[in-house]
Amino acid sequence: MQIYDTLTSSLKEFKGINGKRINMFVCGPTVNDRPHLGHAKTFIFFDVLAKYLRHKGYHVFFLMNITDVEDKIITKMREENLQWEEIVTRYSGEFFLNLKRLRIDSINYFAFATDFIPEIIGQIKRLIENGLAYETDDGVYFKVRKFKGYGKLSHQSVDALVSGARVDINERKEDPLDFVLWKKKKEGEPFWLSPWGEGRPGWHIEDTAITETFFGPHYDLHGGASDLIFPHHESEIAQMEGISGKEPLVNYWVHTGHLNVEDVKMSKSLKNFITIEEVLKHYWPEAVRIFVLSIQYRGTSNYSEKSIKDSQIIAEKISLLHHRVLGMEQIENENSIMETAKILEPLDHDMNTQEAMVRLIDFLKRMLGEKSLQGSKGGEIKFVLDQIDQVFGIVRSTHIPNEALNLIIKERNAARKRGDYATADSIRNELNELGVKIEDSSDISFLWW
RNA sequence: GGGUAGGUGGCAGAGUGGUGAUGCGCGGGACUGCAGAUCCCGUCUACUGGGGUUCAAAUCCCCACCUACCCUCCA
Repeated sequence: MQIYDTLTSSLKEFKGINGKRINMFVCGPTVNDRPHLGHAKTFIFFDVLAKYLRHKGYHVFFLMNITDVEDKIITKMREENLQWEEIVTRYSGEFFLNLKRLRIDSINYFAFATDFIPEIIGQIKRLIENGLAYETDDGVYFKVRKFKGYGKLSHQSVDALVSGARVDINERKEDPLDFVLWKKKKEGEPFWLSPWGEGRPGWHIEDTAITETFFGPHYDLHGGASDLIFPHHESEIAQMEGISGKEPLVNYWVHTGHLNVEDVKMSKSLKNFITIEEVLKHYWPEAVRIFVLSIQYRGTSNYSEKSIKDSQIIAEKISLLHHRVLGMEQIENENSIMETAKILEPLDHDMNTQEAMVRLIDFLKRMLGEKSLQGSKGGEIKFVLDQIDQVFGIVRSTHIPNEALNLIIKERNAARKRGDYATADSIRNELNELGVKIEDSSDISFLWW
């Protein structure tokens, strides 16, 4: 399998440091607002990546951090006139709920930044010992120019960064590029104790403290959206490599491109933020996943009403086929294994999910066109859909007991047989209102939803 | 100014040297108690512009133009 690595700007053959055991870290959200579609794109992508690696036989430990202390959270606290804990509880709760609804369930552990204060302090201490950090009267800063190699991930020279950047006016810093490791407390802010007094950690240090705790100074894969390349991930490299003296920190840096909405970047000032919750009011979670899989993970992509509608149509086709083989026994044979492999194969080429979707749609078309699903056909389809679902999570399932539905369908078919179409249509309409669709052919009916 | 990714048919979106991806849309037909779903046929001389390499270029090279994103918090 090949995957694109941002650090080397190239496709690299994927190989684990410890054989089949893969340590993977993805930057989670700052919990200061409701999750939006951009989060969905990134987290669905990494969910599928982890699941695909597992499908290929890797044992993936998928770690995600939750930034629960940050300037924006403090701003939000003041705006809403709430306690820090209340903001964190509310928005991390919303985040987890959204993950669940979107069927993002491959993450092994969520690490909250504030649960790692001792580890963070330990890292800052070692940076100071190594001469890479210094204390001022408002915090502790990282000496960027002291770390050769700063800029290697974002492919910028330190001087270019200075000339292009708006200079951060903070006279206490030795250099405008220096970034904060520890912020000393101001009135009304949440704080923790440290050798530098009461305060809170900077944004970049939490991730290296967490990953070092779980994985050590060198691990397999680090993911996140492309806007995190600089300065966040750049600074992670500086911190961890500055502490350990070992490089690289990470073998594969994987970044997802941004998602625009109706061709415009999502931003709060334009009020075009689309929350995940809003989309899920109108479309299936599976449709959102299909949408994400239909676009390039690395590119900037566009979300539109039309694109999600297209995805919803595909989601419904999958569901339709799934319900045609509901209750059949899976059959794993040469044919069903081959069909599965054909659909998943493009993922070996830098997670080409769009091509995989094309092949899935081709499979759907062929199978929906089958006149009869008797014999082994139905069971083979069931096997393929099950395998595909384990990686993509796009087969719609239900919580309505099949027995109950089967009973209803039996009654309705009896009504149809005796020509009582009024009853048959009324049952169909009522089921439809419950979100359960019914499909008739001359001799048999299918339910799907 | 520096960095990165791009410019493909009505729309979305693949394809990276040689048989018109695919989906949506649109038109027609089959099937059906009806609806839906499904199937078949049709719709298109698509590749930003200009040079170059080649028997052959959307695909490689050069130049130009344009777009998006990053360089400040951001998934």
